Amino acid sequence: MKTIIDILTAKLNDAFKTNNYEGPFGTVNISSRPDLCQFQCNGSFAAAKIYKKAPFVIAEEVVSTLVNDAIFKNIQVEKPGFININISDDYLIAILKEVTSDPHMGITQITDETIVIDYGGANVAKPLHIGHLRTAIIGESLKRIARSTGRTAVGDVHLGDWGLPMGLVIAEMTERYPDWKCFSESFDPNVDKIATLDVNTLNEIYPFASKKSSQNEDFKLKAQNITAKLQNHHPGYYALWQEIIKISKIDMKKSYDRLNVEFDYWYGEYDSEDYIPELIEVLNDNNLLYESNGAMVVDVKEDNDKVDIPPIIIKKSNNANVYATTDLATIIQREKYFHPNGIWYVVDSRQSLHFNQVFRCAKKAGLVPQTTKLIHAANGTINGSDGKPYKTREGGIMQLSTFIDIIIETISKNPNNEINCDNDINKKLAIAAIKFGDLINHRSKDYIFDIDKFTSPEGKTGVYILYMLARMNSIIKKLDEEKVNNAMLYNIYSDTERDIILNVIQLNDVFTKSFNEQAPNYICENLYQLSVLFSKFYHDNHIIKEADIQKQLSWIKLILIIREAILKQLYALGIEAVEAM
RNA sequence: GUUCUAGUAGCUCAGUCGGAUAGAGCGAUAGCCUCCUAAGCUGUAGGUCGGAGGUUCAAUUCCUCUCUAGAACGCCA
Repeated sequence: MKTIIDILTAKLNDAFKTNNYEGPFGTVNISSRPDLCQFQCNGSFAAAKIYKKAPFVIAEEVVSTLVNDAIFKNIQVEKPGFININISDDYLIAILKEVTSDPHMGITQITDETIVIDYGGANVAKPLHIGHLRTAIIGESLKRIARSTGRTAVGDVHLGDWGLPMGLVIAEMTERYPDWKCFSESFDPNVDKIATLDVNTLNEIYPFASKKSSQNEDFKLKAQNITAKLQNHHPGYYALWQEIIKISKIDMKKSYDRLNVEFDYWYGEYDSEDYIPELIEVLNDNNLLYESNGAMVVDVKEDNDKVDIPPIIIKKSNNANVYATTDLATIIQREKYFHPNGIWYVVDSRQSLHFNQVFRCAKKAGLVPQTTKLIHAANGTINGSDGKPYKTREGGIMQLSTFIDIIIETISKNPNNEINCDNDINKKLAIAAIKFGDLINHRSKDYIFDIDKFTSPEGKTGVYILYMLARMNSIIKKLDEEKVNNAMLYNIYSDTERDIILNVIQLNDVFTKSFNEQAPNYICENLYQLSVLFSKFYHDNHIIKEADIQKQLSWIKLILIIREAILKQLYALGIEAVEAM
């Protein structure tokens, strides 16, 4: 479906052409001066340069060929050469009807593309903490945005389950529980049992072992050794590893469930293991792999690099794999399973060099077609008021489950709650507060986390949006069912209603932009604006008491449309709607 | 040291393929509930868009330099 911007741009382009100005001068944008007009075209400035004519004159010519077109309420030239456009109400209503009769509300559906989205990236044996929050929230939203545009989107958690952290945990276990059978060479997985682990111990071991390895060189070596052995399927370590994974995944899933974050696949680095031999083979066949300082590496420099991009390490000098190895092997795996048009990595921006190397290597080795878009949808960090990654008051890292608990508790304490909100609604409000508060910031930027701002019931928040939704639901519930069924847009009665319609018919532009830039904040902004417009509309008009039946039916229809648009955007952000609050 | 990213209202952030008077939330301040949920609505104040040059009819947006902060820079992920 063509958007209003497309239609206007086409009309303006034709008008420029009719007046013998060749070139795409007709681009129409949403007005930067809503007090003057709804849409604007600045093409006469560009044309003026090429045709050496005053922009005002060109604009006048263009406008004169369009002035009688019925879709315009008015189209006129302003000062140096702006073309200001307002659409007639009849045409706005016609477009809106077209948009609302489409189940996707005018959002262009591209059904022949697949995007794999890699988010989560958590390490097993390590509790989820606040550092995992952004990638989970942003990734989930990007997946849903892709789906909203008709694409197939595959979400993969890509667990860190096959690297040094595993070696560290097991190394620590060998010291704490030296008697465990799995540490002996005689361990037989068919006969011997693995000790039962509990998740709290597991969560405590990793930070402990990690700290220990930074202070104790021998321990570090031991962990590296165990990692290498594990990767070679040492029976005891491998069996223990399987147990760790099992326990850890259950715990992780709990946290992700609370955030309403769902993965289609719980693959990890380990699952790419089968593709490592193929990776090595391909790299060798292409003569890319060579030995350097004992490690096996691939050059990924390009001619116009400003700075030396170091080679990518495929095999460490002790023959162990690193994350570049598993990331590349995973690309082979994903290409085999999904033939994606794009793979998006929602990972901390500090890893951009790594992904640059991996992508170059993948393209160089032909692991994916040249057309496959490998994108590092980098996310910023959540910082404290000191501008450094967020820490608790005690200086530790806040666990995700603790974080969610705090937000729920604060929301529950809101005085408006006592009468209205049950526990389940508070949970939804808390998650909405967290997600909206995160997504409203641009994906790639760090932001300063302020617990009061997140939990505030006021202002530009998830709670505000859900509150507006609850009001809409309440009105609809109180109306006669017959009226709701017969609701229909007869007319536009106010500027606010006009603005609401303009907002709704531009949903496609918002979704397209969000998809193209992997940036959910545009949807957040649009959603908030629509909610504000509804609120204004709500205060200006009393829908239930309205006596003019045509007016009332128009207003009811408008509310139904707003609700649908809001639900669509909430879905794309991964925020659950509430019926009431 | 090199490279990258950022610097916009008191605070937290949007915006920018160059366009007309730079936006929002919080905070400050003045109002609005006999009426569909006041977790709401309306108004006011608050800015030389880090600084200096340049390109342009037009620069917060592009280029150069500079200051400040953060990040990355081969065997962790």
